Amino acid sequence: MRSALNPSPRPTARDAIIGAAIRLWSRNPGATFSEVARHAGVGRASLHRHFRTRDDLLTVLAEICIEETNEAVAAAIDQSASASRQLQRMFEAVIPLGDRYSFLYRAEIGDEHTTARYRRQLDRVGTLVGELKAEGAVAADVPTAWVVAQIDQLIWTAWNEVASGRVAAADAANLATRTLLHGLGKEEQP
Amino acid sequence: MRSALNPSPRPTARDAIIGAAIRLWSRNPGATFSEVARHAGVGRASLHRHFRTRDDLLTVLAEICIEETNEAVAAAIDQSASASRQLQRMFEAVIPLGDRYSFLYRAEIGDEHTTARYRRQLDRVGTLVGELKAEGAVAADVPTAWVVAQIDQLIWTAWNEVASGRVAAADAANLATRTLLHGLGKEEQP
DNA sequence: GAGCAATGATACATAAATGTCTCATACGAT
DNA sequence: ATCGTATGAGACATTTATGTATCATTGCTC
Repeated sequence: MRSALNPSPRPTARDAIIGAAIRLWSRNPGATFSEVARHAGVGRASLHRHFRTRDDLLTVLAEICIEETNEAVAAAIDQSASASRQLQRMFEAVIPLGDRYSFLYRAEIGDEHTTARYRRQLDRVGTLVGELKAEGAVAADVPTAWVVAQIDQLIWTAWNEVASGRVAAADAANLATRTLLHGLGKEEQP
Repeated sequence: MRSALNPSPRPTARDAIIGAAIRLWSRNPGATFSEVARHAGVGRASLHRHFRTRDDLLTVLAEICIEETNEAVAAAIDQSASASRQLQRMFEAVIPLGDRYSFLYRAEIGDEHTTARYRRQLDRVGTLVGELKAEGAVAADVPTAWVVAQIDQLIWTAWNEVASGRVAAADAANLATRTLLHGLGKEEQP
C-alpha cells in the first residue's frame, strides 16, 4: 500500500486503515465505521483521529482513486498514438483498478472538490471521444454524451464481470474496446 | 396509477403511497419513511399499516416494476420476429419505464423471491442472446455473460441519459441496439 | 530514565430512523 | 342514525451509527 501519497518508508496506521476500508467496503459498502476500525486493527477512537468522520474517509479514498487512475492512464497512454489506440490503453489501465475501487461507483460522495475532479475526468473522456470522431473511429452522428456514458459504463461492467469471474481480466479491455467501436455483431474485426 | 394490480375503480391510499414513493425515491433514494408518508398525504402510522416496514414497500415496488416490465416486453415482442428485432423492441418497451423505476437499480432488495424473479429476467435475456448468436447477429466468441451485462447496462445508461436530457427518449432505443450490435464506429448500418 | 506522541479502551452524548401502540375522529355503508 | 373500518396525530420504545472526551498504557526519542 505504499504510494506517492505516503512518502514515509514504513506502512503507517493511516495506510492500514485505507487498505482495510477498501477491502471491507468492496465487499460490503454499508460496513460501519467500527468494522473498518476492527479490520484495520485499530481502535475506533484512533480511526476518528485519522479521519474525523466517515465521509472524510470516503472522500479520501475517492481522491486516492482519482489520483491513481490519472497516474495509471497517463502512464499507459501514448499521446501520439491514434485515439482508438488510446481508448484501448485506457481500458487496459483502468480495468485492473476495479477490484479496489469499484465500490466507489455506488458511493455517494458529497465533497464538491472531489466530484469536480471526477467531472473533469469525464470531460477528458469527452475530449478523447472528440478525437475518436475526428479520426473516424466513432460516427459523428452519435451524441458525444452517449459515447462518454458508454465508456463509463463499460468500465463499470468490466469491473463487475471480472470480479464475478464471468469474464477473464485479460479479455476485458479487448471486449470493452470491441463493444464500443464495433459492437458485438459478427462482422470481421479490422 | 391504475393497473392490473389494483382492480378497484378508485385510487386507493395504497396507490397514493406507491406513486409518492416512486416519485420521491426517484429524486432522493435515501428519503425517509416519514417523507414518503408526507408526500403521499398520509400519516406515518397509516403508511406502516399498508407496508409494515420500509423494506416491505421497497420490495413491493420492485415486484411491480418486474411485473410491469414483463408485461411491457411481452406486449412489444413478436416471438416470430428475428432475435435482433426482438432486442430492439425490448429496448423500446423497457426504456420508457426508466423514469419511474430507475431508482431501483441502486436499491438493495433483500427479498429472496424478488431477487430470484430478477435473476429469471436476466436469464431470459440470456436466452435471447443465445438466439442472437444463433442467427449470427452476435458473434459466437463473445461470452454470453458479457452480452447480457451489456444489455442490462445499456438499459440503465439509456435511463440515465434520457433522464438527464442529454439524449432524446425517442433515440435511446435505436442508440442502444446500434451500440450493442454494431458499436459506435462509423461503418454503414446494414 | 524522562518526556512526548500516539494508541486502545471505554464511557458519554446525541441524533435519527424505525416500528409499535393508543385514542379520538372522520367517513362510508347499511 | 349507527356501527365498523380506516385514518391522523402523537407518544413511546428501541436500535444503531456517529462523534467526542477521558485516561491509563505503550513505545519511541533524546
